[in-house]
Amino acid sequence: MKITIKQIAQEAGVSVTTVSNVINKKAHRVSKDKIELIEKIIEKYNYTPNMNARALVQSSSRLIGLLYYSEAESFRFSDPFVTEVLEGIERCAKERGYFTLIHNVTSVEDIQSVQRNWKFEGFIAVGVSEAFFEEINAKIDAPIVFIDTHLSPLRYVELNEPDRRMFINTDDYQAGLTATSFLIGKGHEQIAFLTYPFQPECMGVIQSRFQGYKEALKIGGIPYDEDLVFTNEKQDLGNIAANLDRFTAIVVTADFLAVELIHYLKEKNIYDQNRISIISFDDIRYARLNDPPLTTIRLDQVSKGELAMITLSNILEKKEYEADQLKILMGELVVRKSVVDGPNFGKIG
Amino acid sequence: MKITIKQIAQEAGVSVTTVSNVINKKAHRVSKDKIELIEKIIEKYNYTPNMNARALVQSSSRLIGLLYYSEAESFRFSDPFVTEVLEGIERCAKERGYFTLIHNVTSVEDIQSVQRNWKFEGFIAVGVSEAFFEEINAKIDAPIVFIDTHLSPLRYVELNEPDRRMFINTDDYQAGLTATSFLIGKGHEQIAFLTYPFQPECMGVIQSRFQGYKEALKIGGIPYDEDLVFTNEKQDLGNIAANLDRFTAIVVTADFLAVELIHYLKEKNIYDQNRISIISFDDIRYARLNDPPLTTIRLDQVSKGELAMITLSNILEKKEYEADQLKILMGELVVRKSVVDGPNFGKIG
DNA sequence: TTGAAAGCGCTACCAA
DNA sequence: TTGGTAGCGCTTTCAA
Repeated sequence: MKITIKQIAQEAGVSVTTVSNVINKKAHRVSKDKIELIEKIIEKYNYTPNMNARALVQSSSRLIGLLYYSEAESFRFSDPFVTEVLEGIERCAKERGYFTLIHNVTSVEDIQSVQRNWKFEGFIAVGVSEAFFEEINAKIDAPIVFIDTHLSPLRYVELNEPDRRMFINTDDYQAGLTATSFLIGKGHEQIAFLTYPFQPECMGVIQSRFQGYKEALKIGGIPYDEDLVFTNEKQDLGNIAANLDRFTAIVVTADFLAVELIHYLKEKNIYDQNRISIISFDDIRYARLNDPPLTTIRLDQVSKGELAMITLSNILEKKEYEADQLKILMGELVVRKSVVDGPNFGKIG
Repeated sequence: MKITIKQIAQEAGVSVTTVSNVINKKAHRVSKDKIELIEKIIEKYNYTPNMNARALVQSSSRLIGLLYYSEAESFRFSDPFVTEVLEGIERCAKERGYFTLIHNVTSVEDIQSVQRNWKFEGFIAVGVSEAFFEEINAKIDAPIVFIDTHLSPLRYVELNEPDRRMFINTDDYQAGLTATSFLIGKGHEQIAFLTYPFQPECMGVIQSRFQGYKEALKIGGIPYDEDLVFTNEKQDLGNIAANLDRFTAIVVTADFLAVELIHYLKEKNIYDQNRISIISFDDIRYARLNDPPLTTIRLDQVSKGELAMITLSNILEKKEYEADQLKILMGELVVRKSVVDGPNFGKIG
């Protein structure tokens, strides 16, 4: 038995318009006593307006599209990164009365058809590459908050429309720099770099960390050695194992990969915690439980999701103009035990 | 620039009714040539009907509500279990043209208001306790597939309405039995049981595993010892550490908890892989990477999500009648290294 | 086989 | 400050 605005109006002895005005908080158009009366009745029936009808007549649907981009058919929700972002978004959405419809997209057409279908107020997009961004940007009008979409610096300036496009990133360059500097500070000089085989959607992230790595080397006066960069196409850790004597520390682009590496080396019986130091990124749940516990750069993905949702709802409600189109979250160094002092520790310069 | 059914009709020189009939596959009501013509135009404009309008007039919205139950304000999406289920659901939903709207609910009223708002065709509910189930069952009409809601056996029979209520469970009893029997088979006799502090929503799951544990003991002729059951209220692993000499093996209700336990014992320097065997449940991503790799009962949560979605869409489309109201997935023993032979291994009796 | 028209529940506009 | 009403885009009678 569903209750409509009409019935509320009838019971209150007013018109639907008046009820509608109360619902939509247009207080200045309704007298105080009517507001009270109507609100009481709404309360009594636990009434909430039909979203489909509302969305049909106006553009406000309270619906946020959560766009996960992937070229494959299905998205890896089990990736802890994705899921933490989701947690942040969901929490905030509920607080602010938005609904989130998840959609895994592989093309702009996907988005367009979804958009027409549901009249989304806005989108939060995760894992969009620069090329795909351009396509989206050209074809979708609704406001979009992009998480971890790295554009070239100039492009941000060029866009300059903080009411339609916003970006939430981690400062991956800084993270890479911090991680590597930490290693250098600990007396390491031969520092390797290990990353997953490049996935287009996280190119920007990895790229930035890599730049940070190189910069730290430069600052530390350590020559960059191409042979110390491992981007195992087949996730083959063997290459690293074979070159283990060429470095004393390694920067790994994800905690999970670090865990895999340690596991691999342990299996081969060539892991010596006191000889090889490992630092990575994320601070996933297992990081502290690993043996040894991972020294890592914590990237608070939950906050990232929250921030994305807050940003989007601010845009939609035009509460406040966002000063910056690009919001950058800083990583945080978490020192645990996977990094030990290097051969040069304590030595001067 | 949005395109409506009206414009399609105009261009085709027919009425909107005819177009509607084509869209809704009522072929017997339209002539063949018109069908072709209209389909061509639809194709041309890449038209899809407005879901809000459709939902407004009829009940079919292609919208599935994903209900996560929790008493707390926000749901732990980062829990790997949740997220794997989500992955399965999402994959299937996309395949079958459904949209999923995630909603974290804390009360039946939540569901009702969401339901009125959006006209969901059906729900998938995760983590609903028996008590909450009864409440939902009484108040929600739409079909619901429950994942991991454990009812008393009689209740299932009583309900007997496979078109409205379906249940997807893992056979947790069997899982508990298998795990414990495996330990016994390995020559262990003093076997402890460790679980998270009881959360109401997974009572059923833990309870069942616990029953399986007790049954295995019984079959193995081992007396059940209450003191060997640890349900640390404060997740205080200390209690276990203090009683480590009283057992040689332990059944842990989740991989993650097992990882925590091992980490804790290692920290205290009292973990001896060859003296204490650990078996747990889930086979999370980290299980194989742990040191030692976890022997565990694999629970395929992705499949569970998929199965839930398939089941729901079958109900909605009345394609085939589901024979069983309760579908039970079996766990699978994955032998790795956290379990070693016990003191009685190879001995007779 | 086709189409006209009613109406789903709501908001926006305009008139009172 | 209020209310009447058009109309959002669609499906569904019912009549032609």
